[in-house]
Amino acid sequence: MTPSTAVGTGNGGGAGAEGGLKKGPWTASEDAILVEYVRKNGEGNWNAVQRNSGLNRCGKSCRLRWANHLRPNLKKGAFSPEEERLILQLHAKYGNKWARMASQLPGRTDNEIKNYWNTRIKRRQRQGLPLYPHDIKPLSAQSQPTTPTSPLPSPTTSTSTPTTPTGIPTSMFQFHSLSPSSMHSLSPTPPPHSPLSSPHQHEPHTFSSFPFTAPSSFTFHRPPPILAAPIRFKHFRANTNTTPVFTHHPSLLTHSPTPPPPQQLSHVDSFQFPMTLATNSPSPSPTSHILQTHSGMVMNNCMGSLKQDLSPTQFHQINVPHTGLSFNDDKVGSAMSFSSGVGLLEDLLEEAQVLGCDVNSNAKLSSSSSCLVSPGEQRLFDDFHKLAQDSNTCLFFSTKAKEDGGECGSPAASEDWSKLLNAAIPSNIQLPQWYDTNKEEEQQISYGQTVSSALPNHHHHQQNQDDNVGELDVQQLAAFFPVATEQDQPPVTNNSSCPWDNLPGIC
DNA sequence: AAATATAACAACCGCGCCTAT
DNA sequence: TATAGGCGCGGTTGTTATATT
Repeated sequence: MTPSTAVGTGNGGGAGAEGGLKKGPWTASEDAILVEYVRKNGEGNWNAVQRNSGLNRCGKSCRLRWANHLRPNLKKGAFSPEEERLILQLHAKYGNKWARMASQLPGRTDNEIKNYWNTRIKRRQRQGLPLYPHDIKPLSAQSQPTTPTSPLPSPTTSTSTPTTPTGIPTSMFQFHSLSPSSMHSLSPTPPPHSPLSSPHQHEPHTFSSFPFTAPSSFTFHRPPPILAAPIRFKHFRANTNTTPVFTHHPSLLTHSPTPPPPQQLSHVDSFQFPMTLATNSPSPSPTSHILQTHSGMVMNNCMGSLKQDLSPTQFHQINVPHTGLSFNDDKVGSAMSFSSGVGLLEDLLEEAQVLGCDVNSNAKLSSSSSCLVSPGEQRLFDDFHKLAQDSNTCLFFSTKAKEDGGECGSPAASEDWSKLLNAAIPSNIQLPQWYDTNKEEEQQISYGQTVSSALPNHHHHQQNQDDNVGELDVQQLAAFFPVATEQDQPPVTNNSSCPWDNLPGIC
């Protein structure tokens, strides 16, 4: 439902006065109030919104409304091919860490990505297709799943190989036959620190194309991350016991006692797409398979997460005995037995490493906790406010979304997005992307200045808890996707954070 | 062409966890 | 240590678009 539709519904269904707090669809006036409040007071302290703004909404509701609908520069509309692919890559990397994924998809919210993904899951499951195209491999360390632990290193990888704190051991994605148009922004033109030069390269794997069929191909090695991983693993949960850390590391997957059918996962690293599901196992419940396979393990507790978090592909990869794929039970077992305690310890250790090896990053991180309001932002808010006063708040955003990001589906938009990636993702996030889409001067600021230098007005930023994460993630992504050349990007002179970084799905 | 079924999308809520105080 | 605030994610529901009959 779009804000505009919500407007029409007024209180709307589900709007209950539970505890006096309104629920359900937001009205335009409520939106305006909230926007105005944020404009004046900044984000955070959402519960105060109710007290101070007169909004009869709980803080959480306000936060969600802001983050998912009112926040400037939100993209609306369909995901562009680049975004879709990035989602695949990120999901392969992080699992169901929607917020993390959103942090690397400018203008997209975690909820949006989650919805997209769930839709995709349903569709592909119906079609009997693997979730991941064959050229995107959920790598091991991608301890996937979902896990509540995604940011954590899998025990397997974190302890035995140089890994990123995200548990991705010098992992890489390899893309083949990606059309320039679709991948140019992500093109691994190997920079000096390119992943291609990673000392920890795995043997290249080949994949056939998806969804593009351009003849060109390349092998994309994920580089050792610049900053390793987010320093804070805020959402590591102690109950990760419920989520086995399945790794899809080739080493775990390639020792198959029963070679898989050529057509399916003939090589774990390069399965065909569309991958035909095991003909002998008509889409059986992966869960049941796993239970059959590893009944002695913690599967019971795992399944809940697994069924949601592991893609069918992943399931197939795990589901060795039936698909012909196999993995080392010991490794898997150890991985699965990986418990929160161990994870935390390793987490800390890795964090310590990160801290120890990247002082600059820390400095940057420390500097990222300030909220900045630029003149441009102020003006943007003012503009919004004017519109809001006309009760067209929602329309405004809808329209604006189209103006800003709605064209993302077009080639031009793709290019813009690519530029955005190139310009913004690299080691320095300077401004929230929405700045550069609104006003030329913001754009100038975005690309040519750092926030701190351009926007000295630090205030109102109370929730920066995840700044680090977002920023580091972006940097990881930067390492992931070789970035723009100098001519494309004004030299960055400072490390500053974007005030909106901490919002889910902003940067 | 209309009615119905299905899929896709959008939005919201509840729960649990983490962090700061 | 207890508590409140904030956040992330899973799940659900409602709406819209598309396909089928």
